[in-house]
Amino acid sequence: MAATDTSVDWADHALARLASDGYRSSAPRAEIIEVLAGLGCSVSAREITAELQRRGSTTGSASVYRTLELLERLKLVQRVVVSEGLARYEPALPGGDHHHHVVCDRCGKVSAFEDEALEAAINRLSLRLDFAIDAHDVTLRGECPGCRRAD
Amino acid sequence: MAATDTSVDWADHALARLASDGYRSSAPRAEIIEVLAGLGCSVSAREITAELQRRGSTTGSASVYRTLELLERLKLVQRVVVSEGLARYEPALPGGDHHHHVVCDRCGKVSAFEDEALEAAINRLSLRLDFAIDAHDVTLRGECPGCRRAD
DNA sequence: GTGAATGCAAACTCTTTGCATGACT
DNA sequence: AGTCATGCAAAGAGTTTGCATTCAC
Repeated sequence: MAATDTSVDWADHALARLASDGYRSSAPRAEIIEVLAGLGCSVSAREITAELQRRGSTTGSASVYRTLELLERLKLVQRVVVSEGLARYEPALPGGDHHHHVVCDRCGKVSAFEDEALEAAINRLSLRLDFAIDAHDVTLRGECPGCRRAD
Repeated sequence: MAATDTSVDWADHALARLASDGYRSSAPRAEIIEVLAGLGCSVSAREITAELQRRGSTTGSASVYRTLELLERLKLVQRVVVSEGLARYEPALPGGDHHHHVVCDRCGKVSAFEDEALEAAINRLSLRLDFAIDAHDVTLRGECPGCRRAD
C-alpha cells in the first residue's frame, strides 16, 4: 500500500522535529521514518528492519532500535502494547475478580484497579466491532504516589 | 508478605484441578503454584524462577515455563500484558488521533478502533486513582471476521 | 575537523525445545 | 512397569551495547 497523506505529513513532521531539535539528518533515520510512515500502525522493530532489507537498504537493526528510542523520546512514535512479549501471569479463580493494572513509569510498580464503568464501555464497544471479543487488557501508565512525592 | 486467604484458596483450587484433570502431582508444580499464589498479581516467569532459587528449590526454569503454559491452558492463571516485551510502535502526531487495537487470537491480525465512551471512562477513572496517569493502552482480543467465517 | 550516528558483531535476556534421567500412579 | 514430568543444556528470538568507521555539520 502507498503512503497515505497522513503518513507523509507525519514523516515530514518527524524529520522537521529531528532537525529543529539539533539531531543530524541521516539517511538511515530518513529511511526508518519513511518505513514507519508507510507501514502504519503497530509495527515492531523487527518488521521495520525486514522492510528496510527488502528495500535494499544497508541500515542495520541497531539503528532501527536507536532511532525508535529517539522517536519515542520525542513522542514522535507511540509505543503500544499489543500482546505477547514479556508475559506476566496472575492466579485466576473461575468467576474471580476482574481487574486491570497501573504501571509506574518511574519505578515499575504495578497496582491493580477495578472499574465498572470501564468494563461497561468495553462491553458495549465489543458489540459494535466485527471481531468476536473474548478478552481485553487495559494498562494505565503514570507515576505512582511514591514517585510523585519524590519529584 | 504472607499468602492471603484468597491465595491459599487459589493454590488449593489449582492443585485440585490439576489432579482432577489427570495431571501428575509433582513437587515442582506444587512449588510453582505456591510461589505464584504468594507473589500475587502480575508475576513474570523470571520472577518465579528467581523466587524458587531463593527458596533453595531445585526446580528449573523450563518447568516454570511449562507449568505456566499448563496453568494458562486450564485458565488457572491469566496472562496479562503490562508493558515492555515485544515493543510495537506507531507514528504519533501531536494531538493526532487516539485509538486502540483488536488482535485476532487466531491469525494475529491487528485492527484499530476508536471509542469515545471508553476514553471517557478511562479519564474518569484516572481521576480517582492515586497514580498520575499520563497514558493508557487498551487491547481487545478475539477472532477477526475472516477467522470467524473459517470456523 | 570534530563529534554525532552508523554498522557490525558480540553480549544479554527471555523463552522454547531435545533428550536422557527420574518420579508419580 | 509404564509414561509423564523434570532438569539440563543448547538453540532461538528479540534487543542492547562496545567500538572502529563514516558522515553530517
